[in-house]
Amino acid sequence: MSLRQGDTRQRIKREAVRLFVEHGVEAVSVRDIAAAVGMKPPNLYAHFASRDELVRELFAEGYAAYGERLLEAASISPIFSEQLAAMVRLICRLHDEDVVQFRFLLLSQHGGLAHVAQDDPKNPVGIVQEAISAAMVHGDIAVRDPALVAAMIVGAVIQVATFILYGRVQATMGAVEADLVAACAGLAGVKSSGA
Amino acid sequence: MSLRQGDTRQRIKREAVRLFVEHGVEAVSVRDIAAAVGMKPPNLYAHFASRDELVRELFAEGYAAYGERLLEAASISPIFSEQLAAMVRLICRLHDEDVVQFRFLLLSQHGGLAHVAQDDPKNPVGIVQEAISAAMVHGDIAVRDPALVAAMIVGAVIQVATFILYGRVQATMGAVEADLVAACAGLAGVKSSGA
DNA sequence: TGTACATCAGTGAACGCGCGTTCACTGATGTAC
DNA sequence: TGTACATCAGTGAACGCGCGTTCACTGATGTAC
Repeated sequence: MSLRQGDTRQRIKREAVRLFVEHGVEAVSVRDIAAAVGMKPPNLYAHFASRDELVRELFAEGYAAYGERLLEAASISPIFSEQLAAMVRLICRLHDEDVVQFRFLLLSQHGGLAHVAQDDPKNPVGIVQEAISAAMVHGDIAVRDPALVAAMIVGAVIQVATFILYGRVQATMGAVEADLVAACAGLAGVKSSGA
Repeated sequence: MSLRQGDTRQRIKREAVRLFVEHGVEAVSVRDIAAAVGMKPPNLYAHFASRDELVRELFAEGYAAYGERLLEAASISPIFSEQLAAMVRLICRLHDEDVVQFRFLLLSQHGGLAHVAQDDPKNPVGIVQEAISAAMVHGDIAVRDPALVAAMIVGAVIQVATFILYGRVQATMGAVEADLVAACAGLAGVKSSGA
């Protein structure tokens, strides 16, 4: 019994996700993906029913992976302000270390994938929103629409990341991490615990 | 002497911008635009050298119009906190009243137009950034990278607008205007002037 | 060990389609004498 | 007023291209007897 087929599937997915985040989903053709994997286009259809199915599978997995890492980061502490800080720091680190992984956050918000993304229960923004929601129930922060607060926080962070990506802000996410953590705490309405 | 040509140019631009914001720039074809205007595709080339030129002209004008309205809003007061509040309120109103005009802000940040957008001196984000920069020089707020602060503010606002657009936040921008004004003041580091 | 067959990742050639664009042409309107 | 010509917005037909996808086929590997 051979596992070759599974291996090839993985190789296709790895190359496809790389091309998608590098050039944008719409700009990458089936021929591009096949070439990157080192095969001919028709053979992709032995592994995926269609280009669309490949895209969907990739994004579902991307969200899940990102969401899990956010949950993991948040689990370090029962205190909301520390959870939020951990999540923001994680996003900063992912940006600096692995642009591919990071760009899922961007793509999940824009680029015609918004409708797909919003519906996915593991959407990274949804994870942040749930943490905020829990903090409100718990009485850690004032009760407002959690989606509104999540939007402001995520928006602020990924906009900065975008500016860094495009060179408009000349820094790394690591360098502005502390600023972002403080800003997000402010947006959430966390009482500043430091001096 | 007839001004028909100029009229037709305007009609093409009006329909094109409507289609672009409705479906995304990449998803709209020359044939779509021609059909919306009520002419055959080849005739578009009597008015624009190429599809690309039309897109560029449209976006340059969109940025300019948006930028001018932001400048106008900011000019109501010499006090930075009031300028910032006025700009945020303007964006909220533009969103609720004219989605077409508003979506330029979104498109200027994403969708493969990022490079074009960032270079335009009238880019709306650039206007916000300049106001922040001036406030720092003036000593109204702490000195940091103005692009960083502008990114956080604009990101927070347009992310909320995006969530409202997609129904994930169930509200109007008008309803969350006060929240956004307060949040942006906090992000900029303005001392809260109210009670 | 040798032969016959099944399996299956991968391929070459081609499909229909919609794209941006070109070009020779039309037909209404304006101007000159 | 009537005729000849210039102008120019708009059109029909077609172009080459890259797209996603299909399909009959290949050729290496594994299995049965």
